[in-house]
Amino acid sequence: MKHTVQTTGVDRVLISDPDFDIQKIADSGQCFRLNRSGNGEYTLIAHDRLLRLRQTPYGCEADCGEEAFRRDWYGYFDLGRDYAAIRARVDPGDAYLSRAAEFGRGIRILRQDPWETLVSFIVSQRKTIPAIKFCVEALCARYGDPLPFEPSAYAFPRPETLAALGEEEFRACSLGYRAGYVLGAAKLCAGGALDLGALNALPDEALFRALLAAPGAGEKVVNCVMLFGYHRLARFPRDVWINRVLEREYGGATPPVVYGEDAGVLQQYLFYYERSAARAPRKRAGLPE
DNA sequence: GACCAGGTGTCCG
DNA sequence: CGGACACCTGGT
Repeated sequence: MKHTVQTTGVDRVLISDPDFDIQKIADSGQCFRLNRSGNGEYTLIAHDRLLRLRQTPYGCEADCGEEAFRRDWYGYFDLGRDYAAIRARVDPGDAYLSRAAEFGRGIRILRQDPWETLVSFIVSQRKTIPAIKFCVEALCARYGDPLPFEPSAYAFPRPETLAALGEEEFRACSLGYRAGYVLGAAKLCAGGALDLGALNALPDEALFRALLAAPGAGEKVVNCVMLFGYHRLARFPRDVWINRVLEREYGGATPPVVYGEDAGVLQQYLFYYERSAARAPRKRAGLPE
């Protein structure tokens, strides 16, 4: 395997890999708690931990000791997987996908917490990404536990905590009509009727059906939870952006890419490519994001 | 002010 | 089963 991580100091780790781009990952829409804090600095909160990163000319620098990085973040960033090989397997006959994969080089599929992913994507329906982030942060700030050594940052709230709330508290976090969905999902998980940890043992189809039991989680949301929370890379979530691509570039047909074993990775390339193209004309000088 | 934003649940034919 | 339609809320 390619050696992509090296120690640069006691508390720094350098990730240098053409298939790791923190900005693209942050813009890929899979994670709502990875944010640029200015000047190439990023802050990520995941699995009850906070990690600061920054893009340098040599790669992405993480403020973390090597041992801790191996333990807490190597798997999270899926650094054991060869994304170049995935891109190399793209059908050269599919010119559009080839372009998207090259454009999106650097995106990876994170290993996020299933519970956080479930709630985040239930909240995501009919919302813009900034609005989703706002809701998630509101939930964390109000009901999440403070992080060790980072008392001003909060973990994603536990199912039992949310299950004890009422819809009003969720509406106060701008969840709107999704308040009942999230409360219902929290009760399912806290009560043991939906054991997200145990579900990991299930094969894709069974996991898909099990997750559909959560209120507010339909086909699209469940596929996102499977891809981003359970790392089921064969899942291909279809949202309005992807449907737009399938309609325009593939004549509304279902191309083979949808069924590959790495379909989820390619979905991210297509999604990122499509959204970037849509946003580029609106970008104005001096106004990043 | 109408319309839309990374959908889902419900109701109808 | 496929196709409408409503739904909170914040932004053009």
